[in-house]
Amino acid sequence: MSATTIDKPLATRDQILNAAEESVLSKGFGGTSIEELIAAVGISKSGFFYHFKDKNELAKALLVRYVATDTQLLESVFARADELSEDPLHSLLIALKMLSEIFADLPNGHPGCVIASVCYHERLFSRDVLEFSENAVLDWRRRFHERLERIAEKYPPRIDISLSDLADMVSCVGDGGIILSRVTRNPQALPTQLNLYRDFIRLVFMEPGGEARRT
Amino acid sequence: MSATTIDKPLATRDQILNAAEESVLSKGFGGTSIEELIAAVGISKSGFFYHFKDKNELAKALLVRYVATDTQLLESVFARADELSEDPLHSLLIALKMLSEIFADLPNGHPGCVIASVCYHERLFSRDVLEFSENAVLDWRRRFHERLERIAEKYPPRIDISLSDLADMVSCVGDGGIILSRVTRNPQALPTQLNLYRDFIRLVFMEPGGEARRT
DNA sequence: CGTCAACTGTACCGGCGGTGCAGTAACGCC
DNA sequence: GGCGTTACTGCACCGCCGGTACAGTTGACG
Repeated sequence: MSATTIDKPLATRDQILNAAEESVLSKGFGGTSIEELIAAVGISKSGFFYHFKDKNELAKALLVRYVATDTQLLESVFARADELSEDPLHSLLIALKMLSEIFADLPNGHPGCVIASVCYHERLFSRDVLEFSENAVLDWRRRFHERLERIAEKYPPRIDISLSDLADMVSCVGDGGIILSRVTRNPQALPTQLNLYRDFIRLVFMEPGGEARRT
Repeated sequence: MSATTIDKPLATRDQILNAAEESVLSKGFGGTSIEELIAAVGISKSGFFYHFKDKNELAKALLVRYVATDTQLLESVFARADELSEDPLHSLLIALKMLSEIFADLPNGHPGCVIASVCYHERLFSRDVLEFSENAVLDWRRRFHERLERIAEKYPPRIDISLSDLADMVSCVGDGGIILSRVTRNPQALPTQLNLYRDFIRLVFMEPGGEARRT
């Protein structure tokens, strides 16, 4: 029972979300028609409106799902990095390397950031959708900021720098890297830019020559 | 006479582009209706189609105009920076500072990047539009790469780094910074991130303490 | 056997992108 | 002073799409 009743309904809803995400990221929200989604999934129009009362609900669901998987990815990467090193700096460097490799291994590159897409459609969505995406970015800032604080305690930064802004730079380079990848049709641009950010972190906290300074 | 005959026709086309840019950057391309544009400008639908044969032409015109002003801005900033310092590194640092200040002084923050918007609508546009936006990014890469090469001749980089990727990072941080600004509703995020990129450049080519190394 | 979730089918509305075409006011040129 | 060009207006029309409304169906669960 649980297998069918839980799986099947979720499967349809998820199929809609899959089709919608692919379309929204490549044609924009307004360019994505409900008719094409139901054609792709093989359901009726009424079936679509059974799952989402309107397009705004679809956008919200898209965003929620994207942020959830994104957060999960970050958490698992951080957890693994913490397993590999107790040192906060090396753990972060490992995590950034892993993120970079994950994106480098995607055959067609990163499919696009739903948050970025939403931000270029802001006037279409309700307040709560925008706040949700704002909180997702602030959550990334918080997670990285926390780690940078721990790093700075052990390795005093070699320049005067705001750790909060440095934390934001991950989202910044991530979203910028995705755009760079897409525009230049080079999937490796995103991982490459993440590696540059990693180099920046190394330069901020470590001697350029090799080992980090200890306090 | 010349004032009216030259100004008015250009004014109408530009008014359409102004209204379209504002709308496209906040509602997406598909979310921007031709009807709302003609209402904003005060012309008829036929008037619109006199200027642009379809929405794709509008997108192309939007992109071309955006890239032109963007390029002009970069050129004037570089020219001014070169006036203020003959040293390639300091000239670039001045240019980055000026760019950052220009964006910091925009009262409502950067209105959004048309190239980023186009890239999140790629499947809507024809090949030439996408190639145009690709070339615009490659042009920025070329301009910055050139300057970084000149810098590296004089100041050997303190880490092993690709100057071409470092050049790309400007576009990356720029587009990412715009998204960060919009999502967090903090116009200062973009200039702040550009300053971080500037700090990165300093760390790559200069001693953290103060003066750059000389060869 | 009844209930509920997860749909289908049908009919309809209004907005929008886009086409086609006829008309026109103002200007620039010979 | 007529002639073409530029920059439009006005109108009629098409088909797609988002969205609403609502009645009916199918299959699993209890």
